[in-house]
Amino acid sequence: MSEFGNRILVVDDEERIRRLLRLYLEKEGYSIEEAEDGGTALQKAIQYDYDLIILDLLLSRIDGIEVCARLRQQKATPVLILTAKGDEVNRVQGFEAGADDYVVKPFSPREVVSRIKAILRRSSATAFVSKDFFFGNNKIVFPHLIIEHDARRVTARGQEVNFTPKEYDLLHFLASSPDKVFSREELLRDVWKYDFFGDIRTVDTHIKRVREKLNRISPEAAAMITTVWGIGYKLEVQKDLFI
Amino acid sequence: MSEFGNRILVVDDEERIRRLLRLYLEKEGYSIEEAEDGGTALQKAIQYDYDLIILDLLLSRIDGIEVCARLRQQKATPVLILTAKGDEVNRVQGFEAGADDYVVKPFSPREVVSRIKAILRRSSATAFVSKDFFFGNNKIVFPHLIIEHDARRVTARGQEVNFTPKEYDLLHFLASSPDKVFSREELLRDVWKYDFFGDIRTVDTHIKRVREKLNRISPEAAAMITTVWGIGYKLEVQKDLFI
DNA sequence: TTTAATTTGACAATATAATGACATGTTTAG
DNA sequence: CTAAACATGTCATTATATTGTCAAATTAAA
Repeated sequence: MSEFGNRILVVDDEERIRRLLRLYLEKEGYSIEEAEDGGTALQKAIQYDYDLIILDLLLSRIDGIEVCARLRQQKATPVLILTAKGDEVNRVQGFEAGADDYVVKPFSPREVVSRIKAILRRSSATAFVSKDFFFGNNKIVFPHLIIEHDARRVTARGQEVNFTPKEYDLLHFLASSPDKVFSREELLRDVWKYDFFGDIRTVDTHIKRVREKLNRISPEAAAMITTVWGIGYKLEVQKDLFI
Repeated sequence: MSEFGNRILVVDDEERIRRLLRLYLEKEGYSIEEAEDGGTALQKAIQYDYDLIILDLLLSRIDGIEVCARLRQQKATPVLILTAKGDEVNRVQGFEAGADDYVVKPFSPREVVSRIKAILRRSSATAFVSKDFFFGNNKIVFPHLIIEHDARRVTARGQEVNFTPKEYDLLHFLASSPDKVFSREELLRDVWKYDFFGDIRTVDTHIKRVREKLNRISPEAAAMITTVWGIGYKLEVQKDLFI
């Protein structure tokens, strides 16, 4: 396994999904290759050493499982399976065929990225002093706000603040790239599932709720969520705290 | 953490203060190291495992908070902050950056010593988990709950609580990674056999039973099992940081 | 001041969790 | 060996909480 730029093979018959995954994974520094059908996938997977294979079961129901099972006979490459909701039968078959993880479609790109990181972390037990550890993937600390991702806990002024799932996801996403401005479209794409096409003002409502809850405990923390007029929102780190 | 002779890092730019603290703390059996500025402190703190860090905020106002916050991203070492009288702004920031206690200068050496003892007592109470976990000791100790893995015995309020195998496995699994949230899928995968593909709500039922049994003996212990809405469950460690 | 964008509150539609009752296995005691 | 006690998983029901939409009120920019 290369130290950075892990190679990932994305197998899906929908061009849209392949493009979406490529977009998000390349942003994380992975190197992506694509395959459209099971045959090509299997051939590539055997010929090259990928660090991970993302496999959509809906290629054709039998096909996906079979690719996974036949690959397993020859290689130990981790496999992450994408599958439709409630597709229980395939879930059983998938695990039996040796899949390492499962993601139900529609998925949120962030979730897929984080699961991929988990798989790769697991599969390279030797490299456990990973970048993530040192860069505090788990704990994000700001002057007025602490986010512990494992615990999904947000603390302001030493007091815990309770958020709903979407609220938390939104806040955590903003906090993961402090000072960076995101448009509402971007937020919908990243924090919501990829097939959410509702009202764009939904973002505003959620921002409001996050601010509200933070504000009860710490106005300073609430003030970090900044509106960039005409553009979107960001989580701003105060730099002039010390007078 | 060594049983006696805990290692303490004293960070202060005044030589006089460092000497004073060393004098009193060595008399109590602590082993002292010193750092004169934030950079050195951070470097040492990350490189070595101290049991406590005493940090003077006046190093330079920005520096002290930053050292604390940046340290917190990587380590859980307790921090006691020294600061000038009435420096309210910094006090709030200090706690938010993850300080465990806070002493106003000028301080009485005896007070500092007793606060240090309190911090170390507290931190070893919650840190039992990781320590014992990592060193193969089978005892997981929480304020209201003790789990002895060899004996598969759970004690709350000094009273034994009887669990069925699955219930015990579930509780023990959660207790092995306190504060970490697990989805139902993860729990099924890790606590149940890998080939369990039944109803996901089975987890809920078992959680209910564990809570029920704990609750009869100790509501506090039962309350540790927290539902994270939309995500799953975790076993939460109470943090009574504020005196 | 005008215009466009944002904030906000209320509400309906969804989604998720807690619980109780039951069926089916599995162990234990006699 | 058998019956009772226990453990486990399922499922339907009830109880809660979240999420998205929309339109009116407010605010910012030019």
